[in-house]
Amino acid sequence: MAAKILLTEDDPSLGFVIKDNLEQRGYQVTLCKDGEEGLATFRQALFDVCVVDVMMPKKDGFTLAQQIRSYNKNVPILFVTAKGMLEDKIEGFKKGGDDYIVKPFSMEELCLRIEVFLRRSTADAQPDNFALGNFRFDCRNFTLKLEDTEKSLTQKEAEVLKLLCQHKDRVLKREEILNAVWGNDDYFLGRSMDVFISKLRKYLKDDPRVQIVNYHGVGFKLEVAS
Amino acid sequence: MAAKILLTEDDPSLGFVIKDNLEQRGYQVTLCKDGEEGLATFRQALFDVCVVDVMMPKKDGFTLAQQIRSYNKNVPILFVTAKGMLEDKIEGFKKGGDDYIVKPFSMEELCLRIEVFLRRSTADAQPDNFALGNFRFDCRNFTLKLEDTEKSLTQKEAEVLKLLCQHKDRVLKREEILNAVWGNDDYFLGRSMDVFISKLRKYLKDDPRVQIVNYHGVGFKLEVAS
DNA sequence: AAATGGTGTTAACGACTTGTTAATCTCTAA
DNA sequence: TTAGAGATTAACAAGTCGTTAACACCATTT
Repeated sequence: MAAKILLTEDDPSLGFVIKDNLEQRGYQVTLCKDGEEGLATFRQALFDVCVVDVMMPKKDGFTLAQQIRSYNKNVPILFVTAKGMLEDKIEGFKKGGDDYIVKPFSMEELCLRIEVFLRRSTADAQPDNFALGNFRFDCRNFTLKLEDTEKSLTQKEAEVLKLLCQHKDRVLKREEILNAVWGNDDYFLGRSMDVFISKLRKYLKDDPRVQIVNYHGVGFKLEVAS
Repeated sequence: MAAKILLTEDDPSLGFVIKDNLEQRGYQVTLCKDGEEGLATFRQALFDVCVVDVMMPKKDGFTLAQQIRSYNKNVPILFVTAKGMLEDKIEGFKKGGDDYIVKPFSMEELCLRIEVFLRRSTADAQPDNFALGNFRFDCRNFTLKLEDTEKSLTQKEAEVLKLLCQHKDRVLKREEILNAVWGNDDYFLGRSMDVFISKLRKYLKDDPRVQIVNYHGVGFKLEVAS
């Protein structure tokens, strides 16, 4: 699955250049022309990285970043800023795990940062290991451990479970899951997802504190009672 | 508290029509016949929005707007203007966060602008979390929490409640609710909406400060007493 | 006060969603 | 080419929710 990038940049020509460039490198890019559109778009799909211009009409990049944070505590945000601007503010965000890049920049530079983020999300910061009640889910090795037994999951099973873990306690809409795991933007009528949810529930049934809850007509939520 | 609107319009019949219309929608409107009266009235109370005709005797709308600004830097001002008038000047105000509407306009259009202003002033972004007395309504997760209990709402229940929350203290016409939730442009004779209102009232009955009030022949208003 | 029409509420129906098993398809590695 | 794992589809049972019908109740008008 290609990584999905949300790009918010009010200058249309610069925006287009970046988008085009990133797409050539195999990313899937959505370009928004201002902060409001950016937030709306962010809420419609799951993105791996956000690239946000600081100076934008309607809603500046910092505001957008905060709002994105309120929806998703993990997604990395990369600020694009003119030289010398508001360095202190950016430093604050940097401590939160985000980063910034100063205009003008080369595409190489931008891609480097993005790759760092993506690697981090698959490797370091994003845990490989989720605690689910008494279970331990190692999404790198596709294994689900309970005490001394270890069940090994298939690729898709692991992807679905990982997504649920990353968004624990949040209702994920069916289409969000489809987009994230199956990369299916268009209409999808199959029941694969339900089959996988069913399997996962079966694997997880030994700890009643871990539950995949259905929201009728909407999607699913992973709940872990403490 | 219903939103307070200061309306300055020198044409008495047009002024009356607008006032009447806005009041039917649950706003509290004060009508002034010229700029001087407008300014004097503005200084006597706190208004949430000002609707100002540009062409007025004694004091034109732009002058009034500037003076209002000197008293209050935040209150949004909506200019009413004839077609093609002084567009550059208005554009200047628009950058200051204000807006304008060109005669002739429909009431729907006017209300839309006003609502945009009101929403902007109460919360920067559309929140996902509404406080309703002792309740907390999380409209992303379809949950209504009261202390330690959590009621999970269905999709439609959540949509209706969300709409009411977004327009708290404003009378929503039946037709407006139908359009927003059921997307039904044409006439609609069913009673579904009433059933949902009934359900919501039942869920909310544990805090008497939160009330969905019916306006006979018009619609409903969500009131939250402080 | 009666008449008209809007509102509050319940229960039942039907359409649609979901959970699950089994069968089928698809790919990859012998 | 074939075996086997894993993903998808088919099929159906079970469950959920939205709508409607029905009726009592209330507001407004005559």
